[in-house]
Amino acid sequence: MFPNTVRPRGRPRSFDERQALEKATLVFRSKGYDGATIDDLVAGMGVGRPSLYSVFGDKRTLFLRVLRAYAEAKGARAAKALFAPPTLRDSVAGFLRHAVETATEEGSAPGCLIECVAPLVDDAEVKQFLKDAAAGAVAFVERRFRDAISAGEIPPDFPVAARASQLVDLSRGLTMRAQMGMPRKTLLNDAKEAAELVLLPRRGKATPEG
Amino acid sequence: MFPNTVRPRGRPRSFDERQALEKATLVFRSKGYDGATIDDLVAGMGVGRPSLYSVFGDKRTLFLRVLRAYAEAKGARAAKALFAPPTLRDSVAGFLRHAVETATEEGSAPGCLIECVAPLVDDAEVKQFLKDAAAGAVAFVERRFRDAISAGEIPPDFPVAARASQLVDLSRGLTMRAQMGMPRKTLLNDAKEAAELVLLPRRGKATPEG
DNA sequence: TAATTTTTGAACTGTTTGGTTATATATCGG
DNA sequence: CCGATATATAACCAAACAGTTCAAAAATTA
Repeated sequence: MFPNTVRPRGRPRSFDERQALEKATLVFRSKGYDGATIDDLVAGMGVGRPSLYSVFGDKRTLFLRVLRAYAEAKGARAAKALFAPPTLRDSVAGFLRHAVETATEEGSAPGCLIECVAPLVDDAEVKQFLKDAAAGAVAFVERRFRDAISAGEIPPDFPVAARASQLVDLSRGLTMRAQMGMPRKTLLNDAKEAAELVLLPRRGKATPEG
Repeated sequence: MFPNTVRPRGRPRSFDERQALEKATLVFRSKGYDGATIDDLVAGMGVGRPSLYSVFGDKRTLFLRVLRAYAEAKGARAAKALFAPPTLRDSVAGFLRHAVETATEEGSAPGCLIECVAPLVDDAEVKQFLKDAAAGAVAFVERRFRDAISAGEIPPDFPVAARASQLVDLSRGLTMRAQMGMPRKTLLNDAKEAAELVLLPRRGKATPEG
């Protein structure tokens, strides 16, 4: 039952750490950082109060763990959406579709932990994390654009840096509109149109390919 | 000294209501809604605690007043930026420049009350207000686009609705990046490039004008 | 079964919060 | 100058909060 692990000595935990973190994510996402009380977290995570402190540290530490896990998972999905499809068009559309889907997934409050709740947390470490995450997202998109240039999908003078940050900005906009309650269907449609926009050729260039 | 107004009977106020509201805006903007305590507001507004309650109501009511005043002022400036310039290019560039400037103005925390702090307030009235404000912004931009179509600046099949919400999304993205500490100079440059993007002709169309 | 180790549940604590209530003070009408 | 009216100062209050303590409980090893 515990193949690789020696069973620890004392009373076993009544909760799964990973699951508890996911539940904490839901709580923070729906109530915000300040809005989520320890009681909310205790209730939502199915973990006793002292266990919460002994296992996850204080509220701030817990939030950072939740944020990191969330960002890692979301980043991995975004990278997959970006690099798995063969065509750039599908990559960009998939990137935006993924943003809409995570921002409107059922069973969770609309919006995004990274884009809608974390920015309001008054904490230097959180702010730095968000900066890095944003820079990472833009870098990923830039790389995908450069791959597409190498593959001849878009012309070599495609404005990689500008379009990359614009794509990320558009994705942020979709996420914020999701948080405002805009229906997923509308946003998915807007995501498609946004994908078309960022792939448009520059002024004065002939349209490169279909 | 009081031209149109009968001087009230009792002890005169030691503060100006309008000024106090503006100072409250600064407090909410820098600390967020939950983060701003009544003591913060009292200190920042230069108003005594009971005066705050008797004049502005409770914290929530005060925030709504602040939000409405802020939105009105910002909306007016945005409309001016949008409708004053003769060319559409200048309008769109001005709209985005205005967003960057208000989000990075000195003497105030970076970001925007409407886009960065209000969305986190867990209040139905606030949420509805934000929805309406966002819809209003998109409607303004759409109208400007239609004016430009009438003026022959852009072709009649310009995707007005899509480009309008994309422009607003891009402006939101710029604002959020401002809040993350991105320097004004970078954002102003990105604003220009974003303006170019949303004015790009659709696929398969010849570029309409210089 | 007895000793040990760890988690759990409940009650507790000091602080901070939003909001109120005296009480003193400043201005106006007469 | 005196009463009426409105504002300001400061102390106050109950509720909610983050974080802790402690004994009971559940598992281990021997």
